[in-house]
Amino acid sequence: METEKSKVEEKLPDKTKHMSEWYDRVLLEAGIIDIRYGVKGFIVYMPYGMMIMKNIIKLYEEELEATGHKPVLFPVVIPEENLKKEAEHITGFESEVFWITHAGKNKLEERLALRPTSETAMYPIYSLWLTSYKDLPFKAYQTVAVYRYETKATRPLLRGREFLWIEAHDVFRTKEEAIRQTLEDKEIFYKVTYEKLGIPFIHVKREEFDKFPGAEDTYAFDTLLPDGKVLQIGTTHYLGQKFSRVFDVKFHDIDGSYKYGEQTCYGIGLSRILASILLIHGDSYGLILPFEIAPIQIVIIPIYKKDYDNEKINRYAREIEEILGEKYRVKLDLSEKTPGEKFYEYDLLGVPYRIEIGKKEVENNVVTIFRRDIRERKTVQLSQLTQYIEITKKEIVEVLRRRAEERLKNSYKGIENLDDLKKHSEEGYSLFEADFCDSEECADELKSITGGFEVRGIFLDKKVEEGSKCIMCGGPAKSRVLIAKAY
RNA sequence: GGGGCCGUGGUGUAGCUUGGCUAGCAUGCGGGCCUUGGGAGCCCGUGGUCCCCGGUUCAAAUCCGGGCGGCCCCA
Repeated sequence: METEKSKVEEKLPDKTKHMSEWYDRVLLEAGIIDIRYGVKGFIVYMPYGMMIMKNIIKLYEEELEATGHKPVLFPVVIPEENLKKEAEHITGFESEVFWITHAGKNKLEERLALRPTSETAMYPIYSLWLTSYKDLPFKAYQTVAVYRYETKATRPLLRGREFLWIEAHDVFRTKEEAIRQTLEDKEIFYKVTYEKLGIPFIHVKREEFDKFPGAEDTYAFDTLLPDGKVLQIGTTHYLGQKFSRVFDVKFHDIDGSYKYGEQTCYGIGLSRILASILLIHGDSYGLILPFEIAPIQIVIIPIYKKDYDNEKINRYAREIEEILGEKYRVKLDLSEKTPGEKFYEYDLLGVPYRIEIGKKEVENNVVTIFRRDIRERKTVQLSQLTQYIEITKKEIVEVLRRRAEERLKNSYKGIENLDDLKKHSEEGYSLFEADFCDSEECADELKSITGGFEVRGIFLDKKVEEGSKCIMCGGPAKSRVLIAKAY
């Protein structure tokens, strides 16, 4: 029948097979972002998407503040002179900087850059603020948009020319403290990204040739998307004194001598984290949001009957709304749409719990409650409803995390040579571990031979065995590395 | 970096090859009736710079050139 067919077509495609179509439709239909602004690489956050984003931001900001970071806000413009001070840094970014060259009808005497990242905006001021070892450690963060003129193909949230992130910039008295900070950054990332958002990630040290421009060391957090490509969702960098020497971030130490600060910086890719949550947790009904970040945590849907006093249903539904509204973000949907249509709508939005209230529920003083993550209905006594939610809300993110982690583990394979890589990637594996010599030439060759597989970085907790050879050149291997296609 | 596909009411599309009709259909949106336990139905109404600029032509959504934007594939 025609109606049967159109129903099937309406449902979302399998995200593992048609990730782009799934993604594009969900972004628009669930009201996450609008890609129709008309400027390449720039997107509009819609209300529902921004509400999710704000909840995500809050989780990271709370964790940063709990670890001694203070909020700051630096200007979006950076004077050309400052941006160019650190040589490696500007070399790394100059091809993708947006410049402000005019104001009104006048040409500016000095061009202003839109920050591609804020080291060169912040550190000249840090230089003024920090004068004594007593000012250290100094830890600050800001949640802002940054601007990079990407030359690769842009994708909504995944690669934009304007994107949201949190950047933390810390200064320490000693190298040891700075190194310790990069580990704390990883801890923060783990607590929020993995534990609260259910997104598993792989922690690697980027190769020398792949470091953040101006950093001594770069550590990255990559996650796996349903199409088998990895996405960098965060990085933390040990900067050493490279920037502090250039921007004169120095302080009087205990012994009276001047010393340059030991610095770290940390980037949390908010746009990409949002994309990861949608893509990794979603299914063919739409989004599945962890309870903690869902703009609507519980939706209540009344189901009327023709020969029934439907006002009883409304009263009961409002009572439940009031009880739950004290603790949770609740929506009672009294619109004229049919229950079935509402079910599909809130499934698409990823609302964690749906409560259905009809004659049955009113007369038995129970509720029917549906969990979006496992798609199961349960009948719960009204008196036990809050308790039921309190207990099960934690399970939701656990279910999502377990599923995601399972997929990540099942995608992972150790390889000895390029034939293994070819064979296993055809079998559906997408993350590979191999011995590597750490040279850029070998990494470039790998990418060009294999059609896009990149050396993503070094596993810090794994050592090469004695006599191991590089997967590419056959020379002595120095590291165990992660190999994957990437966004 | 290289190649391909696409752009038509809010959304999805037909029309384009072979130029000419009031730009069709579905969905959405507003109103009404009826209904409500997984996308109900009927009636009325609403909604279009056919992405932009230029060219060809008596005539352009349609053909040509350029631009902007989106998507896909390959390196």
